[in-house]
Amino acid sequence: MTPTPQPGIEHSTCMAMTDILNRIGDKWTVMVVGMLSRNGTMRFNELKRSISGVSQRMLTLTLRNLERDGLVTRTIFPEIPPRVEYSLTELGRTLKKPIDSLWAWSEQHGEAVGKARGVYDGRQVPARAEAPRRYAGAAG
Amino acid sequence: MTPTPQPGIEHSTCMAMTDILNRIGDKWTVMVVGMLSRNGTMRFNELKRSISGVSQRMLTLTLRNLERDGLVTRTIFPEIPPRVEYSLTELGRTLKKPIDSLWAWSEQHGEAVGKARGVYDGRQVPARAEAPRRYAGAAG
DNA sequence: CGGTATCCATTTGGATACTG
DNA sequence: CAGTATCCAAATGGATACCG
Repeated sequence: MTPTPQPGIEHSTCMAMTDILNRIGDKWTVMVVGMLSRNGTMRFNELKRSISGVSQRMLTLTLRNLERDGLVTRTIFPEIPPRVEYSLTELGRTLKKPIDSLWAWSEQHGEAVGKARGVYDGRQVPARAEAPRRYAGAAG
Repeated sequence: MTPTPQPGIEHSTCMAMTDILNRIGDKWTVMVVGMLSRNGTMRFNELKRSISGVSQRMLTLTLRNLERDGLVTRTIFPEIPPRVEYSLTELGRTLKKPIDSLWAWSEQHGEAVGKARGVYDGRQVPARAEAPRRYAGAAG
């Protein structure tokens, strides 16, 4: 796709970026990586509980993709009941930095974005005394 | 929607992160922000040409979302032919850092990911990615 | 426990046509 | 030039059922 080379940014870089965004941009990847980054090694249902909202199917798919990309290792312990542990590879751990960067941004500016949306949508969120709930509630 | 509080990461932070990821995770946002970050102010078709692959519809939607989120300003010059210029707001410029972080990661590790995929898919050369095949040794 | 398989509603996004 | 409107195919992803 996109056979036309454009000036400014190199085509291959552009492709790589798009590719990476397709991976980390999907609904659950960043959460999974974030959890594994914080907690080290985690079991399947442990991850599922900690993310809370992810379906079994999506968690499985997300983990498979991460494994395929060399970002996560999957270790099966042949026990009864079965145990499967996931952890970040060295490559996966390098993702911590950019993800932390995103995380920090969302903490610092998420509220501003919510406010901007309120303004754009035509309602004046700011000085509203009746329902002072922000879009998601700040850290409290 | 997710009433169950989970340990580890605060719920509100999680929500904000998800929210932000939904914005920057879509197909074109990062490209648009990257272009505006590099080039300053750009016109609609200038952006369209530089991204090359984006449809008019998607570029419009992406820019509208960015404008709604307070990340991009849209300036209409009432001329014939019409001219509309886009640029990042101050808030939008704060996105440069996390996006650069992602960009750097994809430049540094994109190849490793491609290689890992090749290995996972059962071949050494990441030439063409077809439907995800089951790799030998997984089961049966 | 840790999955897989299937079904199906919703979302996404390209193509195309039309407008001021 | 810079959109808007409509249509429709493909991808996404939750729900459910079943399996080793």
